[in-house]
Amino acid sequence: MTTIARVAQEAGVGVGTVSRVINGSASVSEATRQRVLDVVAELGYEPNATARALSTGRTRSVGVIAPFFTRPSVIERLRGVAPLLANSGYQLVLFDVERPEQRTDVFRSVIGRVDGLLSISLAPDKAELRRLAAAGIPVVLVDQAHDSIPTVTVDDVEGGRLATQHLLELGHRWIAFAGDTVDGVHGASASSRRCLGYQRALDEAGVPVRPDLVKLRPHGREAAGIACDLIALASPPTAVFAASDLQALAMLDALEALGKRVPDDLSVVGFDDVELARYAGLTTVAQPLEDSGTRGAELLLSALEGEDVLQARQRLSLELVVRGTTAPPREGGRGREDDGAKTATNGMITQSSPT
Amino acid sequence: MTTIARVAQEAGVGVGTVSRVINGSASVSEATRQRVLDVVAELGYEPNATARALSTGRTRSVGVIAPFFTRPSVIERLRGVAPLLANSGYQLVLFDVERPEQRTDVFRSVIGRVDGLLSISLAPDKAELRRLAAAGIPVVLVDQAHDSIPTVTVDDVEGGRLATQHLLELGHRWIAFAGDTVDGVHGASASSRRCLGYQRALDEAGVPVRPDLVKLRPHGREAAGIACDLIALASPPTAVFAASDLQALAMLDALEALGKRVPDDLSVVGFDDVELARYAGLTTVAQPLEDSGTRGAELLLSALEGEDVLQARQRLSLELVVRGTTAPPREGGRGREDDGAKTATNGMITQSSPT
DNA sequence: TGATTGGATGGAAGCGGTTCCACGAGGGGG
DNA sequence: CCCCCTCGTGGAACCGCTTCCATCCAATCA
Repeated sequence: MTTIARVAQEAGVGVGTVSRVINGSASVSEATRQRVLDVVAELGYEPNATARALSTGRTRSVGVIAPFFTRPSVIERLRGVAPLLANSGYQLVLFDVERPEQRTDVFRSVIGRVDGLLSISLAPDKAELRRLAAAGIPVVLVDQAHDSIPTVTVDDVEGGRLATQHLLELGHRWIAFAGDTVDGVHGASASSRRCLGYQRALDEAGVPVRPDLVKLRPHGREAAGIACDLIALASPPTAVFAASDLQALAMLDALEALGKRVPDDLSVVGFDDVELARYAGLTTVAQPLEDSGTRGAELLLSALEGEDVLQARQRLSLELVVRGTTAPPREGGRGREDDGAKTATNGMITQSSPT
Repeated sequence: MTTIARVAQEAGVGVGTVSRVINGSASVSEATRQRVLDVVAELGYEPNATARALSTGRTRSVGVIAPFFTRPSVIERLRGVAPLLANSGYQLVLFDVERPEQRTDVFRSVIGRVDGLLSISLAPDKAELRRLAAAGIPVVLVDQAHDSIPTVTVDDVEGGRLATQHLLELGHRWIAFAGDTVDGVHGASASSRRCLGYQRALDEAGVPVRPDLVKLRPHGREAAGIACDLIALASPPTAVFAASDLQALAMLDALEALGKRVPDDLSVVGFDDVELARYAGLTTVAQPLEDSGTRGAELLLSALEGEDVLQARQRLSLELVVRGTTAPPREGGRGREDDGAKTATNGMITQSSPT
């Protein structure tokens, strides 16, 4: 490996001069500059990024931390991030969190490795944030709310309500929810917020929330199991709201395997509107995934430029996309309505808030 | 930021000792070790990865370089890579190549940033490879053949033949090919190899290769334009073999927009068998994408362990998956067969090779 | 008891850059 | 004619870590 010292020696100048030429900084006479450049080309010299980082304290790379980054929804977000970063001169370093303990590790270990951090669906805790701040590393959150740093989010509660309302309007009363367990990886997850919206919609419609219809499983793909559970119930639901398209699609597969027809036997609504959803004809709550990545990256880049974006709280809009997996319940299919209903559980019946 | 010197001072020991404790190396008395560990915890000390890298010459990260990493096929490969890396203690640094000039940049700039390199669909040239080797960075290629470094590939030519044969067997004679232009980014691309297989299959069947039926466009998504072009032809084809599922799916969309029905008006075969293909019911040539990533990562990790894997040439198998986008051509739909045919262009008619 | 040995430890050198400071030369102004 | 400033430049210090080497001390051996 050729070093800067070698180049300096070869060109008959000092290391400082070579450094100046390479960084295009300060004043170097044209003759010297040319000579150095020639030697650089001749030797094929490439500055050592690590040494440079140590010296300057800047790594010229930004970290993107995400749980299971190969999940469709995360990928679509990344699709928004990548182009911006590519044009910004920053390297994209991906930190994939697949196990809860990796989460903390990552937030600690990024320090010194990146100049900025884009965190998708994951938030650093107080202590981690303090360290990051102390290290001068700006952090932007996507798909996770926070009160002291910039965020790009959607109103998951409203989204859950939207999905559930759609089912209610179709006439369903026996509606299940299929979500993620709140594991250490995610912390307060989108899934639980969407579940809240689901519960509110039911409340508002005066339909009781049945705990046995709220099913949680870890990892998106295992939603297949939820489908089985629901079908096996003494009084199975006529509709399901899945907290993500990944889960909805997994259920669709499982239901098909079980010989159930969608939407005839069961309506299914997802959340995200990933590309697959379109092909699968899934009714879902669409959120601008790619755009979320773009905006997150924009904010981070601004912060890296020294702009103050700490107040930024971008909220993107949601939209219900009705496709082929929802329909009114079959006559009589909804069965014994409200056997434990009395009145609405805990809420007044309010009209749905305009979106 | 607390440094090792600070810890040493606080614990009343030398920096060397702190370093030894942290790296669990050599002999440190139990008492000292405890004291240091206490101070480390108290101060929340985290070693600076950059300084460590500079000092040891190892970065503990591996680079993955890919063109357009958010493309489905690349993602599915990454799905195989990520878990292995996560468990190996190496960071995953992603280098996204979206413009031709980035290609060279990346191969140069990875030096000093990563300990190993996994290159997807992209190969370093002679000079780049020499530099990499000089820097002691092992390189593994996925989806790209090479004679001096480990590779994981499929037989794209055979795959192209498989797809085309399927169409021929259905009775098609007027078969188009939709592929990538060979841009600087890709170099010798999978697309062109698949095209070769297409041509061979036609040759073997005694069907002339019509240059006007071979359409190339950059970027997968633009295949929509190819669909339009083909439809607009005086004598449009009855079938198309697209070099990738991405392109096939784009064509499907375009055809639908044009009011053409698949496979009634036109049969379409893709290549890759990405997840979407299943949902879209696309007939395609399946290759084990995720597995290719896993194997590539395995090879790289082995190389990083010091094993000699330079001879490894893994070749994964292909399989034609027939779904709903292919059917025999409509009667009379295939039109004026062979108006310029005479005899088979340049090849004897051989029987198809067993797969 | 004195020499020997080996384990524990401190600290300097070095990794490859950047940057600041000092210095010399040349030119312009007083 | 001298001084001062500026421009170009060399090189030392520094970034925070690892690692090697020298040192010290206590225990072992003869």
